[in-house]
Amino acid sequence: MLEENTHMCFCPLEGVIDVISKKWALLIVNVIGNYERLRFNKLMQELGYISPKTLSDTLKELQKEGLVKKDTFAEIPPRVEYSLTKDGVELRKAIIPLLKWAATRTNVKKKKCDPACREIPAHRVRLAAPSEKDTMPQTCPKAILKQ
Amino acid sequence: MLEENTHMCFCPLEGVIDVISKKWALLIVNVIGNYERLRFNKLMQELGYISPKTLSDTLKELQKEGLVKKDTFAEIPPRVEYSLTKDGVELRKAIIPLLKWAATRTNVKKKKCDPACREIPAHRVRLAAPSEKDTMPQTCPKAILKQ
DNA sequence: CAGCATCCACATAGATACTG
DNA sequence: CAGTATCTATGTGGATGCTG
Repeated sequence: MLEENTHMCFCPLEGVIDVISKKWALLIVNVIGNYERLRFNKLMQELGYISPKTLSDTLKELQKEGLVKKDTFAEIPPRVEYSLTKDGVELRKAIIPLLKWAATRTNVKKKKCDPACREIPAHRVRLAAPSEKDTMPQTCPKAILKQ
Repeated sequence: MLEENTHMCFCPLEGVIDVISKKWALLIVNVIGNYERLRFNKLMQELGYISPKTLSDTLKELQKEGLVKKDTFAEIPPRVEYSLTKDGVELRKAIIPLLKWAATRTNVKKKKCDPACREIPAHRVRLAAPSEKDTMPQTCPKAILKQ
């Protein structure tokens, strides 16, 4: 497999770098993964202060890239649910090391976990598989807050 | 450590997301890591067709974020060398899973490794520690090209 | 050699208002 | 509920030409 090579290629990343570099993309992938399925307005709440336009645009991009799946139910009022594709789930796992790096690096000058940030559920990452009983923590884990 | 938590926080990532989302940032971090030390013009060659302004801007951002270090030598003609800080080295490691994900995902629609890409050294990632004798491969590893 | 200055084109995100 | 339409502000990268 790839692990056997001592060299890798950035080329495949190029196609996706445009997507993951969008301001909200990783956050959206993360929060959908936190819940498995999420509706539009719930997504807005979870993300904090994103405009419907920006969320709509980004969701379309993520669908185009095959990272997010959209299920529309013909009901009144309409119901739409977003979930991660297999690729989306994998991406969410692949960014964990990046998260850990960001959480432990020494030269951080800008934002850390502050009270305002802790109020935004999308900033929390559920590493374990979601279950009925599992609830998201109301604050950042202490291990990170102490950084 | 962090591994013991079942939840993580995105907050620390927020500060850097602006940096790593810049078009050339990850590529620059990667290629400097490939060589340990690189000069400005060499960096330009390795990156393909980046303008000096863009390279200059991005390098400044990376320095401000504590990911890249700049060493200036008072010589004529002037010599400047860029290297990764400890954080930069760690970041370069942290993006490897992302690379692997991008290389193996199923729904890729856009760019893969093509001849044009293979001519750009910065797209290649040296996983092993650089040494005098180690040379970069002239093409992408087959395992990736076959995707 | 290693850049900076200037100008330009385009993409992205937000605010606000409106709709099937 | 789940968006769309429109406008605007800002960011980001590229081209070109010049400099210590």
